[in-house]
Amino acid sequence: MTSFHFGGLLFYDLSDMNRCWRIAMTRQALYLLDRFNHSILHFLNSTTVSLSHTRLAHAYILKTGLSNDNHLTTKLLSLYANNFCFLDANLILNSIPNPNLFCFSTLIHAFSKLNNFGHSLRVFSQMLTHGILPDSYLFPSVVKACAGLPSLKAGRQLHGIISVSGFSSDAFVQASLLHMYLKCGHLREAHKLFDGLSQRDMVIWSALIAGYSRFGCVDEAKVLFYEMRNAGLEPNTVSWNGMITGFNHSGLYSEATSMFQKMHLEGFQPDSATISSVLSAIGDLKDFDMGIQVHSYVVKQGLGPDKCIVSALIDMYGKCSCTLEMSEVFNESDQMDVGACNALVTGLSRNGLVDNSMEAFRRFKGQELELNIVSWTSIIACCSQNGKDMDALELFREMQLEGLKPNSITIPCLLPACGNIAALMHGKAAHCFSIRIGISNDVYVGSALIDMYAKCGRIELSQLCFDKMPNRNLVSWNAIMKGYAMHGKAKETMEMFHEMQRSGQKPDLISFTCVLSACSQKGLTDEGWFYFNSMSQEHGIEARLEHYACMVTLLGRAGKLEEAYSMIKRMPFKPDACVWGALLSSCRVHNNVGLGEIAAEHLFKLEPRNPGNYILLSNIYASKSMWNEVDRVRDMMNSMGLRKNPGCSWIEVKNKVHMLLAGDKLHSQRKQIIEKLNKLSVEMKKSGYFPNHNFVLQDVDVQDKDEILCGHSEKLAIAFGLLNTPSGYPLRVIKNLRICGDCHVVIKFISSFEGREISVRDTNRFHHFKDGVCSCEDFW
DNA sequence: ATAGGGTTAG
Repeated sequence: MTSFHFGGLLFYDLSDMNRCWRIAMTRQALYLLDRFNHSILHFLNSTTVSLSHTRLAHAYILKTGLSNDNHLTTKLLSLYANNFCFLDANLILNSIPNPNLFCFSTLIHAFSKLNNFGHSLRVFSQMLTHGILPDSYLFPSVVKACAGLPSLKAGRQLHGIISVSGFSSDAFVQASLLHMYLKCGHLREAHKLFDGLSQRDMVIWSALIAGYSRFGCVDEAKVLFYEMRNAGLEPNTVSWNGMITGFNHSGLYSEATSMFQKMHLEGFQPDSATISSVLSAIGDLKDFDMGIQVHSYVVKQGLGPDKCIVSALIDMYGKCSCTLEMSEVFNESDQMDVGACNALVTGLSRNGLVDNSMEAFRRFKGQELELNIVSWTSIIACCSQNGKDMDALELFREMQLEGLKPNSITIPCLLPACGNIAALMHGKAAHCFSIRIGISNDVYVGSALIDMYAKCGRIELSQLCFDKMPNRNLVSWNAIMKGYAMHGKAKETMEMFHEMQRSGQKPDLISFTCVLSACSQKGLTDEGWFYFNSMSQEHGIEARLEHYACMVTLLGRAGKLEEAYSMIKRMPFKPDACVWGALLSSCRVHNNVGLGEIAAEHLFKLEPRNPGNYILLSNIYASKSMWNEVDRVRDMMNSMGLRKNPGCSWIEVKNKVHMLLAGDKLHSQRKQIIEKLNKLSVEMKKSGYFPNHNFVLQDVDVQDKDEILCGHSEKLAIAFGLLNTPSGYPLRVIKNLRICGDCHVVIKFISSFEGREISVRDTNRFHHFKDGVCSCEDFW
């Protein structure tokens, strides 16, 4: 046992001394320090210095004027930084008259440890302005920060500095640069750098191989792998793992599993990282049989208790929809392991067992178990993917109260929830978070922000986020195109579609869905046909059902109903409910009874329990005053026990999302809302407006119809918004069904009468109302 | 006194 003297006392170990510190309290400790100030550095160097000790020592150093001692202050700086007290660390850094390389390095490393790469780079540039040059230890760290963001621009600048400062032959520096180029998606520059190296070690080879695998370049990765072996380097497990995880990452799951089999045949010993990766691939392939084989291999190898493997097994069975096997693995595991618990929460949610997932999470939270950021992210993702958007927001708040900080995965999991219910303020708060924690340049965060702002009606902010992204992928391009399409901006969607291709990004199935649906919002049939035909002819992508559905909508909305119907008859697949639904809703727009009945007949067979189809057909009949047929459809619905989905709208007022139901009789402000709507109705009638009774399904008398229209949830939400926000304040409403024609007219009137900008998002698209005009130009 | 590159749950 080591022992040492401090303050005239003999201590056996540091915890003993820590105890003494706690007992001694500040005065006693300061007294001891005073007498033996030469020992303070020794004490601060010990491994178990807590934050309170750091503060105590800091106080002492300030009091005694020792703060001029650069060694001491740098040590303090590092202690603060490693306790993630960046405010204190910065204060100290700024108080040092001539900070040196050590001071900056400490802070940069600490920021990088937390993945706060933006902050790392800021401190780095601060260091450069002090005229201090990095050493061979600092360069790899800063390059890694560029890769982590990722920022190709900063990475290239750094590469320049490295070249002129003569560090480019350092193996660590080289590997970090190579990794940076790969992370930024610049395979060619990475390979050029690789070619220029005189010495290549295992790490460099592995990095490049993993890079190629990650980008789905199977052949290049394999060639490199064999070249590496020809060069006399044996792959030690990391190279194999790099390939397997790389293939996984680019969605080449069968390549990943066959690589694992090869590795096994060649006699290499897989480690827990290998098994975890291959199990993840097996899960994505839903290859239950192979899963069982690897499971038994794991047991044979005695790797069963490995924590990573347990959660990978749970994950694999979850992906294979084998919830029974999944629970078995969990029940046999050490149930106090967070990894296993997280995998279970995700597995349950993935299989639609949302309530079980929530219940499991709550149970784990009640135990001694320390839930981590992955646990919270999993449950937040579960909620935002399953329509529990309010719960997702609430859990995010609860997580922060527990002292956990969101990261670059949490934010993109939360943002869809904000978008779904148009909680703009919550979305903006999440955006601020991402800037503060330095992840706003992350491509997943960026794409999720684009989507969130678009769904919240702020497409100009989507464009701003898009412009600011240092790196974009297919998802980012699709997100901005989907945003413009949703806002009915066909021109912008098409421009983006072409700009994407100019940038070298190839479109996929979703890109075409976006551009086709944009065309359908504006009735651009020629353009629609052009893109539809170019799919297979120019891009080698075969149109799927959803593209046919888009074309049916496009033709149908534009009034070319017969053309739409003949397209359905010609299509190479059996038309599904989406395709017939597109035809039926177009028939509703143009009130075409004949084709509407045909479409409805197919839909009643395909999805007999969807009330929406019956409502549409009945609307078509009602528009032609065919009340007997309306009754017949209503009787069909009644006999099957089906009811119209209740209309529901949301509006964010004072940072809170409010939900209003059609004909809501319980709302606390119901009286004021109805009064407001009645007043507006009087004004509207004065200006020559009459309610459009076509949009009322029932054959009731005129006054009742007026009342039913007044009860539409989007009108209630707008009245609620008018009552609870200052005049001139824009209103944003979302609705769970399509906006009704009468509401459309009324909202146009309100926008001019009240002088408000009003946007309404329905299931299909956005309507922006201003000065009595709607952005859809009444084509929808 | 600070500290380095490749693989690693959501």
